[in-house]
Amino acid sequence: MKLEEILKSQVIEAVKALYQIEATDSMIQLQKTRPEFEGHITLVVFPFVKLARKAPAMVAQEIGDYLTGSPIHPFPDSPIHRFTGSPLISSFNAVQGFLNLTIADSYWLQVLGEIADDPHYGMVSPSEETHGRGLMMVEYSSPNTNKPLHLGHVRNNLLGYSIAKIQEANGWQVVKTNIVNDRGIHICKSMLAWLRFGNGETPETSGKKGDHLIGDYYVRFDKEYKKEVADLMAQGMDEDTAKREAPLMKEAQAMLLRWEQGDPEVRALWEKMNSWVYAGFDETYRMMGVSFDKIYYESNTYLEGKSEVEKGLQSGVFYRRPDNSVWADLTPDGLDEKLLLRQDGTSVYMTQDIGTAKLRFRDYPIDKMVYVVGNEQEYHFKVLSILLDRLGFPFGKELVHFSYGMVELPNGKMKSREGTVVDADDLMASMIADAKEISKDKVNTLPDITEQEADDIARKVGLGALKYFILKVDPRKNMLFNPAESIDFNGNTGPFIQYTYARIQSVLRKSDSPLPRFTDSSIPRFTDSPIHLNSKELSLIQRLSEFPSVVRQAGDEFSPAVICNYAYALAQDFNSFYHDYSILNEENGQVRALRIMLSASVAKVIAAAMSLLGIEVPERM
RNA sequence: GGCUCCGUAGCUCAGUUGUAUAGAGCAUCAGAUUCCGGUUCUGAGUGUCGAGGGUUAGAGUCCCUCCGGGGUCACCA
Repeated sequence: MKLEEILKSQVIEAVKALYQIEATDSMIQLQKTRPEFEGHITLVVFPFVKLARKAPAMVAQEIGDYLTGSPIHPFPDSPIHRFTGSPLISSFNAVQGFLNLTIADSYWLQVLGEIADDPHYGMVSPSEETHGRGLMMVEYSSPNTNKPLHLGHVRNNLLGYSIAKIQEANGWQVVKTNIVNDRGIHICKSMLAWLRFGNGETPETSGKKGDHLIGDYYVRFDKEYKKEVADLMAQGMDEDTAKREAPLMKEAQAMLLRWEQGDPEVRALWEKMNSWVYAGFDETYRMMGVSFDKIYYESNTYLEGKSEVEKGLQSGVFYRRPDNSVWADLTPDGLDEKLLLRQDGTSVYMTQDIGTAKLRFRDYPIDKMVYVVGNEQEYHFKVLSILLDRLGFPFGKELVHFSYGMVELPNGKMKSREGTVVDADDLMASMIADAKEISKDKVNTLPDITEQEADDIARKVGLGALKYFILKVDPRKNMLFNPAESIDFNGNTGPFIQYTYARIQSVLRKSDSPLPRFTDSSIPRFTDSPIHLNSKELSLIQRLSEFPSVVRQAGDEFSPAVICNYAYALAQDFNSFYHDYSILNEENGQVRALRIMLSASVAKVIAAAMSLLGIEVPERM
């Protein structure tokens, strides 16, 4: 970016001198030169063609001549002020309306030195810019407590965690939060089934994870309930009535009522069973590598919404209908009218989200609120945004609904009813098992490998495969998760990138000189060296130099996929370089040092990129 | 039906704020390697960018229409 700024000002100067054009910012279009052409940066000259009244190729040639005519001395206050000596642009070629500029090797060498020196390369350090960005709260996961996490939650959790990391790297103070839906009829169904059919089974006595245990009783409820409905229909009742009148359903509803009235017995059972579920969730989250800074429970927030609605009612934001229900009129915004309180005064989903927002804003000075929730709730968040704004929440209007599509499987859609739901725990376990199986031959040949380390590698690789495969896809799109493809060690996969990293670590270990100490002044800076960079080294350095702007772009677009594609391109570049040029066998000491430094920098950036995705990289594999 | 998202190679996906011959991986094919129809390596081919129109010097990218698919339009969460 700094390079582009310098070039930009030089181009402005050039077109002014050559054609008396006062170029605006948007006229200067610099882009990375395509690989089939020589050069690093390309200036598109079409915007000047008309005003210059010359052919595009001619304009390109003239600007190129001007830029290389006299050595360009970078500005004294520029970060590359250390750059001295040869001109910044070493050569150029003009192809039609494109001016391809070749940047001097010494510039790239200096860039590499700066990258290698910076321990937080690509990240905005918290002290620098945080105050300017503010506090961002990212809500994700948001499970119900009546069943374990499934594949859909996996996408949600991975996206949410990664987005939080990316925004942190962009200088936001991020609070990761989870709103647990711990109350409602669905919990009562599990509770009832457990009471009725459970024989006092607990996670300890059954050996099941708490969330799975509760999930099983939720399924059990549904089974028994359907049986009752079928029996009633066999006795001549119509379906709707049967569904309403089934004893289990009536009992569950009665239980919900007792819960809301604070019945000690129901509450005690509810707390006991929820604690089992939380223990199970914690295990899943830990394995997945995601975490939260603050957890909210709907049982605490759902009443808050009511008072907020009352306030809105007073200030005229909402209105009450004759039947006592409370509504918001959103027709001025092109939407419908929206219910906020039922006629019996109980709250709905929207009311709860308002209540949650209220508590959160009480706890944190939120500047930006991000909700990671599936795209089926787009309407809900559109409405929520308007309502929070009307109620005076500063983050309401600009809230981000980070909306993502469904995950499908090769053998069809995931449907809970058909029992084709993929459980998150099972999925992770099978990915790790697959990783272990696939990498067995490789890993077992590593010297001094312990069983424990082999397991650790399998865990990192299996989860890395899963995470990368899910995160690399544009979140908006529905995606197809193919486990076999995801764990391939070749191609656009997590393991490929992890493998590249591990291989670099191996090279660095084997290099007899210790890992370059970048702060050590004994490491050559190359600045005025006559060293000549080959094309693979150049493109690798150029790729490395793009990392900060990639991080910024990922933050602006809320897109982990941007990071994925960059990491893959970087790994590919490195493999291409590694394939063509030896590192350890290089005879020229300076070139060898350069290549080791380059490799170490690639490893560092890969590790940084992967950490933004929540993916661990093994030191060897 | 209204609103919204998506449609790029056989498959899974990239494609920055418009710009040069639209890219990867898998699969396929050819060659090399060898205990193997496996593994690894090298090389190759592949596209009416869903269709049509418009804006522009220039459109996969921006605008409009249509087609196809998903989602949503609850006193469910």
